[in-house]
Amino acid sequence: MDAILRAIVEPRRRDILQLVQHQEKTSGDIAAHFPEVTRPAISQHLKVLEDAGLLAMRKEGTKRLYQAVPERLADLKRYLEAFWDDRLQLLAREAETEERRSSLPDDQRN
Amino acid sequence: MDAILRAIVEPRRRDILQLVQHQEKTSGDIAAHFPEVTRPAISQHLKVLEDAGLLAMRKEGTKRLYQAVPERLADLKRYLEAFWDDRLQLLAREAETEERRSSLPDDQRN
DNA sequence: TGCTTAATGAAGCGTCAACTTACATTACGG
DNA sequence: CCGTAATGTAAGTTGACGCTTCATTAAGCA
Repeated sequence: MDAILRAIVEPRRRDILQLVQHQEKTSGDIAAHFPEVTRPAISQHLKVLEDAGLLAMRKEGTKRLYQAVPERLADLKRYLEAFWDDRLQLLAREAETEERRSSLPDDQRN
Repeated sequence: MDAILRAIVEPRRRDILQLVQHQEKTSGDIAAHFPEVTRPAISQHLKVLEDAGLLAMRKEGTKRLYQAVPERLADLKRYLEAFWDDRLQLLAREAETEERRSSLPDDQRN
């Protein structure tokens, strides 16, 4: 999940994701949208996205076609949903903290 | 919005956010949850989170109490919702690309 | 086979950010 | 006042990463 978050933080990678969200595109096609950087740079971004599971690749001859994997975005969405609401982690941490405090006299609490 | 994304990508900051999501805590209290790093490191994280608008701070004597600002998380949520579905950016880019291609002979297309 | 096209791999560079140590600030309490 | 507690700031180090240039792989085709 961390890989997904790191992947989508880079603005260029978010742009790439948008590009192939609804249709496959070749590496060169994608690179053509970003004249401000070189092709290898795009290639590296594609690798990061693919490693994070956000992109699927299939070869067709000498071309490589990339497309977004909506399931992974759904994963991220679910994770964030849980992040907003989930108190479990918080409560676990609180439990041990409170326990430690209760066993100390008042003047040792901070 | 980029600031929010960058802020929550750092795992330690996500943990901090969870800690103060439902109750205020002092800087020292928060730092006590992360024995693996020093207090100044936490202080710096708090600043990043506060600058991103994700944390509110109020002073109480010499202490500083931090708490999450749920509105900003809601902003992020809305942004991501839009990100999944929004085709506007994509369509804009497609339009200019397709136009450029159609005006070129076949052998100049990539 | 050898040339061309599509794309990645590898090495190196510059920048950024998370961290540490040391110092400064601010407020309370005797 | 002065000391101490709570916290932030400054400066410096280090590792990660996005980028470029140059080299390499792989497929299609004469």
